[in-house]
Amino acid sequence: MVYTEKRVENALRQGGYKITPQRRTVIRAIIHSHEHLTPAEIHKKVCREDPRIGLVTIYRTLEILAELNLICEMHAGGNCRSYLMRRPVEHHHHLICSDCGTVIDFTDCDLGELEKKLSKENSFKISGHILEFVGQCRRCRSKAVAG
Amino acid sequence: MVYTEKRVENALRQGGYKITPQRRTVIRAIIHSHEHLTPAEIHKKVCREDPRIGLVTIYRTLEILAELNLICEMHAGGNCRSYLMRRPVEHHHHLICSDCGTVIDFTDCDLGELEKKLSKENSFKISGHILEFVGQCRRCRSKAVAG
DNA sequence: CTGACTGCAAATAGTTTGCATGACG
DNA sequence: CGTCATGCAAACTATTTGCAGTCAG
Repeated sequence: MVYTEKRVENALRQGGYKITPQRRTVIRAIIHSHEHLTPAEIHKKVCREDPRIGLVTIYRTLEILAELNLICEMHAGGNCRSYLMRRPVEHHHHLICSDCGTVIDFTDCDLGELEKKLSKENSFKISGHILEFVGQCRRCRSKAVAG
Repeated sequence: MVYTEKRVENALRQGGYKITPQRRTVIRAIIHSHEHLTPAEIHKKVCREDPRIGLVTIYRTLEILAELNLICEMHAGGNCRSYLMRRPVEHHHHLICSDCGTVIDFTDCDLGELEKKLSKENSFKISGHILEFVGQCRRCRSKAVAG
């Protein structure tokens, strides 16, 4: 189960934000893509629908969506920030191909025990975690062997 | 066990890089700090020893150290890049306080089973992972309660 | 209607690159 | 001594901010 346009709009409204055509377009762009997108990539997509939307609006919308926990930020390698629509309730993690950048999500991470232990040992109140595996996907592996 | 200045210098030499006073200073700065440092922070530290060292040199040195796997990059929250001297052999992970930024390392993560499973299911050749817990440390918790 | 939202341009921050000079090995 | 490293300045990229006009509710 994934957020729909309606759901996201409701969340915005409940957060006290207005629904504008620009925001709709940004939301649609993120929902319809199942890859992680950088702000610039989102802007490009959005511009296909309406070229008058500025990059600034993308940033501002992403900020709101992140604040409302509707999208999740990704941290792969050197350069930062790309976003994906979050799946409600179940949080997920990433498997990233270091060659082509493909991202595969997975949900079962079972870090509960470790989290409890760390929490106890360090008197931390743990609120979340980032878990990302990095490697080579099938295609890039075979390419590497072939070429 | 942690890298010493000598060890790092040897690794540089073996990698075909020269040992310069600037690089020594940068290495010393990173080794002697047990916190994660951004390039800018490293530069500030380094400048106390020798104000003539440029920020550019920091970046170039960090690039080399990262390439040789002597330092590790950190990915916490929004803004990126901070570095810490890596412990040889045993890789480690981070427990980060979202309030004050304190970083605690831990080593036992036991992701082997999950890694095997993901690897098999997705035909990935997994080469590493990022695991970071985010939360509130003891001090910030009590502060939050008090204030 | 009115405050929130938008787009533009300009500011800012972080990082990279070109080039002449300097120093390690 | 040759080659790699440094420092400066400038280029670039990503992101943020100020402001006047516009629009959702």
